[in-house]
Amino acid sequence: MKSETSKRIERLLRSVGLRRTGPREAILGVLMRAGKPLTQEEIAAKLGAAIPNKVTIYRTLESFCKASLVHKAFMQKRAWHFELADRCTESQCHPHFTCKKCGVISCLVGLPVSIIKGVKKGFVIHRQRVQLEGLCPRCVGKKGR
Amino acid sequence: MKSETSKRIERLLRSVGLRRTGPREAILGVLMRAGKPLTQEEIAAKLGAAIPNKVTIYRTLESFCKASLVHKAFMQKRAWHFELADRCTESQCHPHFTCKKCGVISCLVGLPVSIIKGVKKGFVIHRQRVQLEGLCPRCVGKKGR
DNA sequence: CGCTAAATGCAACTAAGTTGCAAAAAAATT
DNA sequence: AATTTTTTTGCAACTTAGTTGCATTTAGCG
Ligand SMILES: [Zn+2]
Ligand SMILES: [Zn+2]
Ligand SMILES: [Zn+2]
Ligand SMILES: [Zn+2]
Repeated sequence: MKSETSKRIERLLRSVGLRRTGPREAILGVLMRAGKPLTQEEIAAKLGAAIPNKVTIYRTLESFCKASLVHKAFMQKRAWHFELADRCTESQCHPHFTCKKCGVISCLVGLPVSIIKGVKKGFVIHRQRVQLEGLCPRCVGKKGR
Repeated sequence: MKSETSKRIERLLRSVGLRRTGPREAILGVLMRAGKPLTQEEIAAKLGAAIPNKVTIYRTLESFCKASLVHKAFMQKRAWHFELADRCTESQCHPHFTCKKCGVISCLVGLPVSIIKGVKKGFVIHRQRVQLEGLCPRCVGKKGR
């Protein structure tokens, strides 16, 4: 019998008209369980057995982005971080925090983020992204570089 | 007799304790004249005659960043865009807009941007970056992809 | 001028992602 | 169920942006 998650994955793929395949189900599953942005490499690592080719991972993520299931949340160290789009609204992604010292990434969901006002007339804003950097609680105390 | 700009460049380099060299003066000049974020390739193109080696450009930009003269404003198409830091405050860079259709980049200076509130206790925010994407006035009218 | 630390140039390298194409697997048809 | 069609996958080769190591040159200083 199928797990609740795998049924949800099935439905999701159906709903956007993408064929059900091993790699797609596995990658969606990883992103659901992670609940935070992951790079291709991190996704591959979490796929455990039967890792698809990295090209397949990239193409899968790209198709998810086209279908608005996934967002490229941000780039860090020249690598895209992908996450499920289910905690973003149409016009705004939730903000992300990165710790300068330990590199930990946090999704800042559920806090009020005002869309910027006063942009010159004529511009149409589709999406706003906010990135924060600083120190996470674990690193605030530590001293040194 | 020296131009006002070149005297300003001289002073800037002095003030942060960096030696005056051809590449440094030229690159600072390019960034001043541009008034918007540029990639190393764009900088090289604007340097005209006597383009320094690209490694030198990267190292120069890196030293400017360390000295807080320049910011890595954002990454686009896997390439950093560098700009003078003189229109950012300590804790916040001015937001940037990118047109999805034509790719034009605009600095949104002088508009009120509120730093995000409600981040969980313990986090220390050093810098906030806001990115907007949408359509610029010139592209709003156009139809098609 | 001559010294020394810092800056530059060059070639080789790295990391992340992309492209072209043939083989495999879904879905649609018969 | 077998066949056909369409989509997806894997592999190897490639691209792009940036980095590293090291030898050479140059700025700043006495
Ligand atoms: Zn941390
Ligand atoms: Zn997130
Ligand atoms: Zn800035
Ligand atoms: Zn700017």
